[in-house]
Amino acid sequence: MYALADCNNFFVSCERVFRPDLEGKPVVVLSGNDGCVVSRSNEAKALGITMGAPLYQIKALVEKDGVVCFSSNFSLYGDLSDRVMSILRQHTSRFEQYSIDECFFNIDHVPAEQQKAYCEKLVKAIRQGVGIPVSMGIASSKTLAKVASKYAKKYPGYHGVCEIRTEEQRIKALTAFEIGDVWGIGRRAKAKLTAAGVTTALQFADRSADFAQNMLHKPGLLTWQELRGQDVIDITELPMKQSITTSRTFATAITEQSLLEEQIANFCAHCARQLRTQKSVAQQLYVYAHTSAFRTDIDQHYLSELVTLPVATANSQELITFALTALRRAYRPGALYKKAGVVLLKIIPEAAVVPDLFDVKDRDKDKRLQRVLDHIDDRHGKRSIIFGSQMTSGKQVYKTEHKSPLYTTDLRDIITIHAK
DNA sequence: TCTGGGGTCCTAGGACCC
DNA sequence: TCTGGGGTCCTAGGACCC
Repeated sequence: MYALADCNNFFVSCERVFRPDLEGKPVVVLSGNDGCVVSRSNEAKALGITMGAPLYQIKALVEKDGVVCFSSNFSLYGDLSDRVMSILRQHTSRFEQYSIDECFFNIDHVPAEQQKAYCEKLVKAIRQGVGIPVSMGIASSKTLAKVASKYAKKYPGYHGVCEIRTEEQRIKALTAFEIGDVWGIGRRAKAKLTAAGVTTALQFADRSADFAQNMLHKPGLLTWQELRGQDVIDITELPMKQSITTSRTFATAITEQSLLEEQIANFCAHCARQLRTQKSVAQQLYVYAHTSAFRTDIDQHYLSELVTLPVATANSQELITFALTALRRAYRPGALYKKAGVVLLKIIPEAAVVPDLFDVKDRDKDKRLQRVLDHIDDRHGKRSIIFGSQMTSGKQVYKTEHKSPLYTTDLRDIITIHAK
């Protein structure tokens, strides 16, 4: 049996941990540049605020009903996520962190009749220890566990945990479950299934295997099996990221080449740091920048360059150099770049690097320098030391008007909070 | 005026091989 | 005029997830 733990309204709940006065009030967390709503409290949902709604479109509602807005604060969310996950990880031998706020874990070491009570205890422990409300679903497959967790979230009577154990429970749960809400069924699949007369999870599960296969191919067949209780999507303890991205939308479009270069250098450094954290190196680097797709009044332009590195690396300086060279090749003067990003690809373990016979770089020396730079950042805070290319102008290109303090991760903010 | 960011997996089709 | 068959590997793009 699997349990799925899912944090309720996660980003909003993180903000509330340090602002208990906001309990019971409508709260939302916004995306970059305070653009869209990415997390909503139940009160905000009740007001009709939809996921992904642009802030400017719901401005009136926000003001009228006193909705509290936060800019996203990922250092805070990441830190609280780590605390939740570390509690759950201790309670199982097989564990998969599926996203920042969700994880699957196997509970076969607990006797069947005690599994629900066991999970209820975990929900309480996390609420008390970290301050985050969690819902859990229990079932024989991951897809059914997801279904169960949605019921746990919806009905307070479950006390945070819902299980699908018997055939009766399975049928009852799937009968009332919309097909589009099933894990793995997206917009396209929903439209196809609806056209074929399938609108609930049970209707889908009751069709033939051939129907699922022909309609939705391999992923659809897996979902079909899982809804029937078969465990076919195994827990994967993700060892290493296969790609690492850093991208941002700018508050106002960038035209200046030097300013765009500065952003790309920062994206590179950020990606490279993550690469080193998982002790891996990248063999390819992808750089892109483009105009706003929402604007019909300007020429659209999409710049992209894929660079294959001569020797796989995680060195910030080296990656920045390759990225900026590529950017200079493709940069178009006058274009209104609204978004840009860097992607590291073909990631392999550090130990698997094949040296280049004609390499002129002293890679050991570079590595030692990089280690010192990382150490300085760890000790004194992010961006304590950066490359010149990361800050040529010092211009502010993002907007975050509602950011909460870094309650848990930044010493300067922590001191300020305590002083208050 | 203002519209996020970061991932994974699968598939079709092209390139290439004998 | 007529021009095979069967593989593998790689990549781009689509679909999906949070």
